[in-house]
Amino acid sequence: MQLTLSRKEQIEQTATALFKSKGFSATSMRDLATALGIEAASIYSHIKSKEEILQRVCFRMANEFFEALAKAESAPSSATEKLKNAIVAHVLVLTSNTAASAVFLHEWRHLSEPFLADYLLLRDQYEARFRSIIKEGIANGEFTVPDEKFAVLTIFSGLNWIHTWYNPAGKMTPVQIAENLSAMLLNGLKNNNN
Amino acid sequence: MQLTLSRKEQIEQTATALFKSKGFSATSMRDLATALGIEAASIYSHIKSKEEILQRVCFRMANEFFEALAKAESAPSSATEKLKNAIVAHVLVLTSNTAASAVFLHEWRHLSEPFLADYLLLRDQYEARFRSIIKEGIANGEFTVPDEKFAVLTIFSGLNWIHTWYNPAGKMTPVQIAENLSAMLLNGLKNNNN
DNA sequence: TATACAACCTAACGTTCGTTAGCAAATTAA
DNA sequence: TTAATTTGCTAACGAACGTTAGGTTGTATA
Repeated sequence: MQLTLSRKEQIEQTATALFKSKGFSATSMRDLATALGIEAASIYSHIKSKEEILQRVCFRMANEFFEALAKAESAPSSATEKLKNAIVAHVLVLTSNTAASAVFLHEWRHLSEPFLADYLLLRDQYEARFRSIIKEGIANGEFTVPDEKFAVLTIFSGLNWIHTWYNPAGKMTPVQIAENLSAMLLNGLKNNNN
Repeated sequence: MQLTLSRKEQIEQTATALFKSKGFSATSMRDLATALGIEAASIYSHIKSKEEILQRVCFRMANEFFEALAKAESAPSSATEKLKNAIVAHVLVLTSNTAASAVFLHEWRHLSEPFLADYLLLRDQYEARFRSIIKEGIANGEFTVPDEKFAVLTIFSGLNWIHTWYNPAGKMTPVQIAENLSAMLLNGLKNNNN
């Protein structure tokens, strides 16, 4: 556990919080400087450009999601369990840093090429891993879904909204959230006991 | 059915498309003017400010959602049917204009006061209507959910992602999407027939 | 003690931004 | 035919933007 952040990391963290709350475009370098208590020009002793911050946040988060998914997939089990593990892994990354997650999920479109293309490729690869779990579940009868693309979209939409309301100081722990979400996505709202 | 749009409506429509694809802040009045084939200054013969466009889109969509929900709620039925009707109504509004929906859902934070406060109040009122349907379903045993706030959040996240992938020229009709979504949210992925 | 480096400063650059003023042409209504 | 309205133009405003240049200070290293 690193106790002290380098100045560059401090800048990135502060910028991420601003990007989440105001958006990338609406956050000026002068806003960021004010939040850091320095002048806007001083930031350029540490970073090359405003977009560099966005790039670093987006690709660092992409890495975290892939690593978490790899661990979740490693234990061979049923599609149901695989999906549940993948959902839990995804939620844990999301809740571990809601600001960076929000930027990763919503501000990526401000990346310039070739970063934008790289980002979209990674995202598609990530979603494909979920699709194949669902396909497996459909094939062996665990799941009943009209369309696996549709199912994946619904799962991700449920997951990727968490950062807007998750509060680390709230009642639910990340694991509880993940368990509830996967239960709801797998079983639905309906009471199936009667 | 109105066949010709007033110039003001054309501007609003073109702006909405740009706001969806680039975001409000990243869309300049000169971008909008270029898309319309006129000069930026000419736009001000029709509107007062850039934000006025955003305000009109946001509150017009809010109205549409409320009206659709009112109709869906009018027929007294079970909580399950009420919820399904409300979901269908919501999806139909979303798919009827994905650009305006995207702006409504994602660009509202660029509203200035007092419009921002008004918007947030409306949104909370709308969500409260869904919460009360869920509460009713929990109370009479139709639903089994750990937390109704959590359930509503998950429902909305599933619904409000549609605009990112829905294609009017695609295979699924809005009604089919709505039916599939409500089925998935109510019953989950799991095959409950065995 | 001398050197290097990290961190920040002031001043300013060229650009883009939303918007206004004032005017002209075309279309519609009286 | 005249008047009003709609729709657009050019030119320009002040402000904000991302960024660069060049210099100063304090701290850690040799």
